Amino acid sequence: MKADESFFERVYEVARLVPYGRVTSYGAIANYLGIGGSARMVGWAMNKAHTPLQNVPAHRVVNRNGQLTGKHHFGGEEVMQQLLESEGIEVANDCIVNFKKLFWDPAKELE
DNA sequence: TGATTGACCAACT
DNA sequence: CAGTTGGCCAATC
Repeated sequence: MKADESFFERVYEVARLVPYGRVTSYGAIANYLGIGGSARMVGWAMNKAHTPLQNVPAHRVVNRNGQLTGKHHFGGEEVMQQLLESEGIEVANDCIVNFKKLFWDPAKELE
């Protein structure tokens, strides 16, 4: 409840709440924050999130298609996939397998 | 200081 | 069915 909390702070927090072996989408986070249209901002926030080595598991955040759109920003295209596979998430062709089952919606899970 | 971009999504044509 | 446009907020040029 602090006005100091920027849009990013909330995004980081939600991203950290993503359980192990689970993934979410930019739109889901944006929707949870109450701004369905600002999904772009979520991705942009992630861009700033990985720079200062934040504790934000951005590799668990993918687009609505389950595709690793931001893999390039991890510093390596294989890095993001490795991280996901390391958590038991199957990734094929830069897309998360069973994404529909692994999908974690904060608006529903956290209510 | 104004215009543009940015790891997106959904609707409309 | 596929392509285009609009929308959201903030940061960078």
